[in-house]
Amino acid sequence: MTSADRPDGPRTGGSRPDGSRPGGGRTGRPRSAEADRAILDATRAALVELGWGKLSLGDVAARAGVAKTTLYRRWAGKNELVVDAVAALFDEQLHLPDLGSLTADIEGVVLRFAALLERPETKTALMAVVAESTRDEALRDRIRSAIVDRQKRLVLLGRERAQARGELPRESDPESAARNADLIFDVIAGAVVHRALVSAEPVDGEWARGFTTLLVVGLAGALPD
Amino acid sequence: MTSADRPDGPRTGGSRPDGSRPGGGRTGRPRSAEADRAILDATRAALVELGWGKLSLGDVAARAGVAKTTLYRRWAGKNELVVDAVAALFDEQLHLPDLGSLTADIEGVVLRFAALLERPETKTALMAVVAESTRDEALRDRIRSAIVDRQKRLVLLGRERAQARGELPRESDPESAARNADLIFDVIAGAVVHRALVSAEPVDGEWARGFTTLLVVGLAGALPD
Amino acid sequence: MTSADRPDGPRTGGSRPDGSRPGGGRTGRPRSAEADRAILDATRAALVELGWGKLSLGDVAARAGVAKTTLYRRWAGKNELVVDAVAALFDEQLHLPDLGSLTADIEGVVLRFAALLERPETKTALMAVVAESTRDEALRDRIRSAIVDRQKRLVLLGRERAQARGELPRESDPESAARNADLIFDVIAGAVVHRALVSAEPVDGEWARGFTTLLVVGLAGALPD
Amino acid sequence: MTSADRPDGPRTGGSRPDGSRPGGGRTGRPRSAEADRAILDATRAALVELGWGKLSLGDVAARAGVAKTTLYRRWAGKNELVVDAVAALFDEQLHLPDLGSLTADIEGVVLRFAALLERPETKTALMAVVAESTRDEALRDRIRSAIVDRQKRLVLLGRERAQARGELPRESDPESAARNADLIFDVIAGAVVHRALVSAEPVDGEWARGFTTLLVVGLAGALPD
DNA sequence: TATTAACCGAGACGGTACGTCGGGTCTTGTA
DNA sequence: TACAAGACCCGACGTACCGTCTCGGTTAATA
Repeated sequence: MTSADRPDGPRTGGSRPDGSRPGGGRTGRPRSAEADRAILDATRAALVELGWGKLSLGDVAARAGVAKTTLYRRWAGKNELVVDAVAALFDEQLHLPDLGSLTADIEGVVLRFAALLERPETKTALMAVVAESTRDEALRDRIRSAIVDRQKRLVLLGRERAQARGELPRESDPESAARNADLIFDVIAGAVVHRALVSAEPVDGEWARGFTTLLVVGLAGALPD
Repeated sequence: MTSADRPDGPRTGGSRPDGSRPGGGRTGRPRSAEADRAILDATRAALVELGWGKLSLGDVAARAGVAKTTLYRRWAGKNELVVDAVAALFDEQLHLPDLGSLTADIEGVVLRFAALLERPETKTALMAVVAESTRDEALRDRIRSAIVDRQKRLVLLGRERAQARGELPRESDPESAARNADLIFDVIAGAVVHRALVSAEPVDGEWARGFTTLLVVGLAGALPD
Repeated sequence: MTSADRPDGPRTGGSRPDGSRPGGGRTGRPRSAEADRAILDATRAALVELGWGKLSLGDVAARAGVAKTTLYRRWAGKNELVVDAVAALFDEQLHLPDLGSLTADIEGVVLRFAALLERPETKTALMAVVAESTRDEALRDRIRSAIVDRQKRLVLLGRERAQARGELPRESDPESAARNADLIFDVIAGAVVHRALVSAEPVDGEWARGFTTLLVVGLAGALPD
Repeated sequence: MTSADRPDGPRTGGSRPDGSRPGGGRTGRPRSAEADRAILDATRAALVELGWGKLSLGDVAARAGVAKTTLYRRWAGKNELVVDAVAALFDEQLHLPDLGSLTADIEGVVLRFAALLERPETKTALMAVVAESTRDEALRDRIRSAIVDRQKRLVLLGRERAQARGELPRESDPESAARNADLIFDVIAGAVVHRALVSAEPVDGEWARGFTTLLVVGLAGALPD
């Protein structure tokens, strides 16, 4: 999945499956896909150089070789733009290769997530948009669909694999299964983010091992109840 | 603990309780302690109404009935001011009453921490200053000493109590003990923050119970190794 | 006289009544004569509502139910469009009916010219295009041929009638006669415009009478020399 | 009279005689008189280089070495600023030295006024602000008090001198005297402006002579009625 | 008690970025 | 080929805050 077919990226339109516009016969000059790409690239570059606080949309437009109006036609503001720009990184970087055991899978995803958080563009942007989202429902939804839900899928996939391997029991109640997945997700993502950004300590192999042990033991002992 | 003896809170000096100054014979009109209080109150009020993004120092000064100059004499900028303003809330809210068992203690602290995060002034401010701190070493230190370290003390205290009760084994290696405390802290604080602000789901009794079970089981099984 | 045969009105071609083109075998869809009319009407309407300063070509196009492209195909810019739009008014409004005496003729033309200047579309547009023309030779020529020269013809016609009636002497030197006509034209048009737009006082019968007396006495006494 | 004591120049304040502010105890940092001067100078320079149409307030501020906000604190927009900037030229340039006769006085003022209109900053600005004033009452008042009334005083002064010399009769009815002064003013100013800016022909000695003759003859013959 | 130095309010200052608007050009699909 | 639609680049707009600075005036410790 690339940024091209992500739902709700552009400000208007809402990307129907067939690409048509609501008004009926799509008319006028179509939007430049090249501009979209250039803007998102420029946003990431500016994030690296300047950080969230000093990032200005005028500067992004200039870097992208694009007029400010072109940028505002597609995104409502800094928050929306940055969410889309970093979401693309989550697309590229987060996978869950089968490493053969639950422990290895968790350690793997922890380290890959930590590596993503180490990148200056994510480090500076992620907390900032989350902070803004506390006051902006639409932004919260955008973050959820563009970033959070994709991470959560990894948890579901990892659990399924562990169950297939017999490392975790199958859960009969689907509601409680969903609750458990949410819990595990918040624990993993929360611990890694907190370690990396709040405590500002490295998420290295040692830490990942300790954390994973704690979690796997907890899961094995707690979930069956 | 008040803002008076917090290290490096005010920009210069630091208004000792007796009003004296370190340099010896400095004269002139002393700073108004009333102004300090009014500014921090106004900051919290503005955070609630406007959120981090729309908060402006000119507006804070106006609310506090104070000139902008007075504000800048005491704080270097928005970040520093907000850290001090929300740090005071952490002072008031974070305690660890002995509830009789490790499980009860953890559940208690999780719920109290979640309640603090529910307040609009903390919710909007905490992530924002953390985001800024990714590019500002001094701010990171200020956050650490004003907020993080105080939370971490609760972990140390809770572990000590649990060890006294025999719920957790005493750790012989002090270095590994410190690592474990850090890990537990990141897991608790991270999970709660992530649940409350990123997943934007309520941290209620049920969630606290599930999380605490997972953690206690994990601790009991994993730490002895 | 309509906009169709006015020299250089439209940007290219000039939309003959029969739709043919001078170059011979040019093919393709002919320009809509309806569009021309709608654009000029919309321009005048927009001038009345918004004045020169707030007039925008996008708005004019929208009012005319026409694409901006269509507008720019015909006129080079705001100035040219407005000159053409108001020139049409001068076509309709400026005549010189023979009122029987030089005094009556002058009073008549003064009042008719003042009435034209009272119309909001002329009032706001005329000075504006003149202002622009101080920096734009082509615009100056366009104004001259579309507006000024037509007014000046009235002076020549009026003088001829007065000479025929014996109210003014025939001038032998054609060069000095032209100079005099220019002078009289600047005095009449200038005084009326200045009274109406700069002094912003009404050009009523009383003023017209006073002005005409001054002018006729001056002409009778001064020109023979 | 200089721009310093001109009424209503600044946006707020209204220039009390003692320079005090309405709110009672004038407080805060006082406005820089230097900035005022620099802005008006820069405005005239920009008018010369760019003309009214291309003049931008951001550019003026930059030339003046001043922030845009400083400019907007003092003037509401382009129109007001330019009126004040050119009004200063009228102050400096328009005098009425006694040349010994009515004819010489009129010729003198015509030529001096024409010279002022030849300057690129006045040429491009004057008609433009008049055009805008047709839709803006406040601007019209500002033009009247800053420019028009000062020119009109020359007419009154010239008539008085001519009456003292016995070239013109004293007028008994003050109301009709005022009407006559207005008429003469519109004729002189209007004719010169029209010749210079609309007809775009030079106002040289020859034209001034012809015009003055026409006017003086007219005055001598028409006014006594 | 008088001095005096630092404080305080008000608000102007030079900046940077904002988000919008209009100008004039271009690229679509359709007539 | 013209046309409606609308995206494009560009430049200016007027506003909001930033953090600094200058004012006149106040206030407590010191001399």
